[in-house]
Amino acid sequence: MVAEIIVDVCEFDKEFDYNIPEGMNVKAGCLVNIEFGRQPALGYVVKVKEKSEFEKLKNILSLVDENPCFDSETLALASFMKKAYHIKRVDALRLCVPQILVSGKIKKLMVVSFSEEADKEDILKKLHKNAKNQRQAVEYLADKKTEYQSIMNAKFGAQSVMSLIKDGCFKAGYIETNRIPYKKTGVTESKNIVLTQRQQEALNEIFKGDNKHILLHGVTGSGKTQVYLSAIEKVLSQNKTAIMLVPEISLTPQMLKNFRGRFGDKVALIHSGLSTGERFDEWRRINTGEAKIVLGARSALFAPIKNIGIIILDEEHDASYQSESNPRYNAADIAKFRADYNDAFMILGSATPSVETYRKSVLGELKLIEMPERVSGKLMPEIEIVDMTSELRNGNLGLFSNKLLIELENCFKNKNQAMLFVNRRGYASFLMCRECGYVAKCEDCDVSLTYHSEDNLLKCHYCGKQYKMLDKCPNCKSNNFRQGKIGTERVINEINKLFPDVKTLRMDNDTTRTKTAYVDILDKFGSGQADVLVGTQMIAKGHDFENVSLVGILDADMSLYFSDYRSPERTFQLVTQMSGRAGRAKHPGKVILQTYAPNHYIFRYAKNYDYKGFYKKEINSREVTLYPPFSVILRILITSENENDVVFTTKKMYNEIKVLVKENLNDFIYMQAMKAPVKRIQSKFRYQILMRIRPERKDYLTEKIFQIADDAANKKTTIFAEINPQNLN
DNA sequence: AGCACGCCGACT
DNA sequence: GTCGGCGTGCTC
Repeated sequence: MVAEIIVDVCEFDKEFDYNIPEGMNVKAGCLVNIEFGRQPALGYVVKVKEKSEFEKLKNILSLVDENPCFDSETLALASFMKKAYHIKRVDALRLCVPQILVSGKIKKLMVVSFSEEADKEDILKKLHKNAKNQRQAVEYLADKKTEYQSIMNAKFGAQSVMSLIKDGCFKAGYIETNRIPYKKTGVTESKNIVLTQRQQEALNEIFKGDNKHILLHGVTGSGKTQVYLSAIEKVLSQNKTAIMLVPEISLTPQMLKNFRGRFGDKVALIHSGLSTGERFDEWRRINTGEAKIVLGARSALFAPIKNIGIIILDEEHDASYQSESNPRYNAADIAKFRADYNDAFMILGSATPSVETYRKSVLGELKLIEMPERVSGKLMPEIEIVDMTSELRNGNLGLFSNKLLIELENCFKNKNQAMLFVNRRGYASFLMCRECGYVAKCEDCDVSLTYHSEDNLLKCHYCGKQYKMLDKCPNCKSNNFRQGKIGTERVINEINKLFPDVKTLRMDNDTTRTKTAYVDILDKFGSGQADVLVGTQMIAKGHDFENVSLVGILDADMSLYFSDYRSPERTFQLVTQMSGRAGRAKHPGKVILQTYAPNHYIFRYAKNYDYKGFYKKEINSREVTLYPPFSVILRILITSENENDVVFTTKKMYNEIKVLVKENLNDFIYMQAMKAPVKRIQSKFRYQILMRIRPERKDYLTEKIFQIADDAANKKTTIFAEINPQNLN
């Protein structure tokens, strides 16, 4: 028998035929070890067939796992992603298969079968006198008793090990481990929750079935989670399965409590914060059909779950649904593909849907279901806009406006808690010499360094490189430094100075490095061990703390002036999400929003919680300026260590695309080649070609442009293509 | 990606 | 005459 195999060597995206050795149980969907050219490689078995049109086939060396790891849906998805994102099918397949199997650190153990047919001496006698490797393998294993198959293969050659297994001398088995991630996370008992009328109506609307693609627009606190849980319950009762996505790992523990409470161990958790082992265990529970619900971040979409009845993306607008590193994909696209493949429901849920998504509901592509009120009947917290320019004029140079200081004092006096949002981690965003204007920059990346006071270091947030803090300017020897924009650390310092008795907690990329850090910080804050939580983006997302009565947004403009068409939208989402954290239960909440642009329209809409007003304004301006959804942004990023190579490739592609533009003048709104905003990351120069094209011509033109990218590809430069990228660094 | 094959300049 | 540069092409 012959196996058709996709080889996991990056440059290839075609099938190769390999011979299946006698007795090896290779099925479609299996992972196998093969030799490709001269190098050992991993293969994905696409198909098993009788004969090959090729003459001399190589043998498959060994089977990574008897059980298939993927199926025809996975292959269809890989083909879809290849076309949509200009990636290879292996790039997609890799996402669908546990890393532990791919990397060869397989949890598969070899066990000598002394108990059965033969003992060590018998086996040695039976072996051919030339079988040196096999002899050594037997000696080795007799001593070790068990060993990873991958290590055995490396030491004695996969051939030798295979034939020993085939002869029944060794047997392959698994170590069964069942790590259940976040065991210590409690469960929220929610068996007999009664839905409010609104929630019940929303649920009924979902299952009407007139349109299986749904946008659930519910304000923060409207109880979307209960609707999700009930929808999933219904789907399970029809013997189908569910995928539930949340934007970030920080959110999963909370959601996990709800899910474990309702569905027990039918829930599997998948996200990048799990160890490879935990991830593999969860993956296997899904693959065997033991788990019926997958809960996780965007990578959970690639879980091997079968017979899907519903896929839910909570906080649909969140930027983390777009993958920023290779392969670059968009979770909503994948969700839609899998939902359609399984004839399942797809629900996008948000309090602040992205403009593009909301427009789809206006056009009828998505069915809009609204939940405009909070479950408790409570009003949304009052947002007060504080003009920081007038604070400045009145001589207040501090981080906090007088209004915020008063509210903080009140809050602490009443034994309530506060959350303070800052848009930047570290202490200050850059370090600048007051005398000569020198700014400390990273050696490998074209970005300024961030000062971190806790370890007195300058760090690069792009590559992680650390530098000693400067004692004097390397340029003019002055020691008069100015620090740029405030960061989380600085806010904590200020709070400690102003309120010495107040206990603070910080949550940002630096304090959440470890797997449990998220949960620990949130638990601490939730149980009242701190009075203030200072953090970046990540504290804005869906955490419910009953005791929080004050939310401070310290620099609301930060995101407003990025040169990105999405900046106003991001700011609106952020303010709305952050405000939703105040007054979730006991206390009427209050939000203080500090800004240098108090009259900006975004803050007016945010203050009134006027999503529709915001949407109308925003969609109009996008239509006038021809930004998405009225155009598609295409970005080709070209990188290399050598600047000349990048420039050469960029120019070459630019000229070819220019021809395409001439042929399709009306379809291009914009096309320009330039240095990327961050010109160098990790010693690689970065250039880009930016395009905006008519949406109705997207398929035709992207194919053409991908073709140009393929033709321009060479060994010296790397080319990435992105459609509607989330950020343009 | 590796690795061979193959076609031109510098060299004992 | 040979050694070795790396451009091109192949891997079932």
